[in-house]
Amino acid sequence: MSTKIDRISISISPPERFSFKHTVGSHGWSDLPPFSTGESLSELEYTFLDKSGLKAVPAKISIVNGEITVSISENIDDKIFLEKIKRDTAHILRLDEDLSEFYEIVDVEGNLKWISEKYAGRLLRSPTVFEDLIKTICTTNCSWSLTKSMVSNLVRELGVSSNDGAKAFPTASAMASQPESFYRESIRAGYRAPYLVEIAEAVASKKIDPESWLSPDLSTAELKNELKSVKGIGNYAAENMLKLLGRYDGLALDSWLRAQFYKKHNFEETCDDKTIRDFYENFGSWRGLAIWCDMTQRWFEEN
DNA sequence: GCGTCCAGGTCTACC
DNA sequence: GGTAGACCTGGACGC
Repeated sequence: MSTKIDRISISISPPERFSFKHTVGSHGWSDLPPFSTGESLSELEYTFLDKSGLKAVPAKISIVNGEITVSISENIDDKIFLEKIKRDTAHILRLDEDLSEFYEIVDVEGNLKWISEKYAGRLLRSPTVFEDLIKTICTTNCSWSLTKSMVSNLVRELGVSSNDGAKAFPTASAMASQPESFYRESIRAGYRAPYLVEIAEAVASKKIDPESWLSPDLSTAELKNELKSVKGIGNYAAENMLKLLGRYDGLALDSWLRAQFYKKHNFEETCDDKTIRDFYENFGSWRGLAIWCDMTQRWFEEN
């Protein structure tokens, strides 16, 4: 067994109200490569890619003496890459997101006061919108284990390797270079295969620019329409993407979320979606974040 | 071992 | 605009 020595350490000051554990464990993304985490949620691993898409470097992100610390076990001379790792980490953990209005609202909604007390509500995301888009496609109409399998296959087959063999998330160009049959046979993506090819080709050829969706210029309705114009992105996937883009108007209801709501608020009886929407109406444009935190509260109680 | 169901849905054709 | 049916995979479950 070898012990790795951290050669580079990057420090980032967290915002005033920030919980590393609640951000890392906010949803399943931390379980999808190139993310990984330990049981305690005190450490997050990610393999970063430089701007050229040719160099990959694995890093461990944790809290050390109150500072967010990115530890890298190899020497990197490229200051631009180090700056990118710092920016990507801030993006992943949503350090720039202001949740104060959301916290004010949950403070007066008794049952959800824990959210502001625990500093929860920051949803972990990937460094790029492209990566989140591909992963979201892989969550549709399948079990979580199949989502993990598809994303793991993608990273293993098409990701750039670091010096010690860790793999980064594949670039749009790498994905666009593969035929539909590859996604069916090697990735086991089934009917999603043509969607993955179409998105990768559109991004690689700059026909669409997912990173531009982070801009606040588009209204949420316009953004949702643009998302739904992407093949494979329906209502659930569009609303899930909107959450990852920091817009929480939609509930992103899927079978799992509905089942959790029935269990927690409807005596395990099914109900229509309108009943669920009405339940979170008071949270206004934060309703999507409110339902997600409400339905995942027990994840943190069990930890 | 085999068949069926279903899971963190979407698309298309048809009415 | 609303709805039925097809679409992939793989784990769980009943037999």
